[in-house]
Amino acid sequence: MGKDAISNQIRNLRFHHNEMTQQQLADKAGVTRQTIVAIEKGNYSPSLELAFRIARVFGKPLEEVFQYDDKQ
Amino acid sequence: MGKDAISNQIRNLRFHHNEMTQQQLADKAGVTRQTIVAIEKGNYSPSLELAFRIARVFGKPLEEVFQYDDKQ
DNA sequence: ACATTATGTATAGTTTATTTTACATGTTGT
DNA sequence: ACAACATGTAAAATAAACTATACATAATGT
Repeated sequence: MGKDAISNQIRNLRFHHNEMTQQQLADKAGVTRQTIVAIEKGNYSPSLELAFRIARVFGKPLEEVFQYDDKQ
Repeated sequence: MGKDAISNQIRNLRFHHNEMTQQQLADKAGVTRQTIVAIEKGNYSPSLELAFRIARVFGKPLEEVFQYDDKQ
């Protein structure tokens, strides 16, 4: 829906995880590399299901990977 | 994306919150009642942004409202 | 008996997420 | 200099989320 309300730590987490590449993350999450690029760059935010899968790849709770930036 | 991988506690939470109605939740979350109905019934799962907004209405962390059911 | 409210269902239309394909760039190793 | 790899960008196509409208039903109160 929105544009920039949601931020994420994907890039940081990739490097803290065996220097995981975009393609590797895409494979483990079951999506295309383009999807990872778009989310990582903030072009759009993922579906809830994909957000859960990405968080699960990193073994982190969802809210440590994705943050909702309150714009009051 | 998926169909039934994600479950939620919306219905329970509505009743634990002042008997909040679907319409009231929809208004507070900034969506249509149809969207709440569809999510509550599991027709589809919300976007990550909407999931955050709904959780915020109930004052709960996202993962207390939505659960990812591991299908291994 | 009637009006009101909350919910469920359905369908068509719009917007956003995701895929597919393709090309460009900088880096690394040989 | 060349190949291989990681990343960024872009555009067209498909799928999924979301809106708008409308109708049906059961429950509640007057």
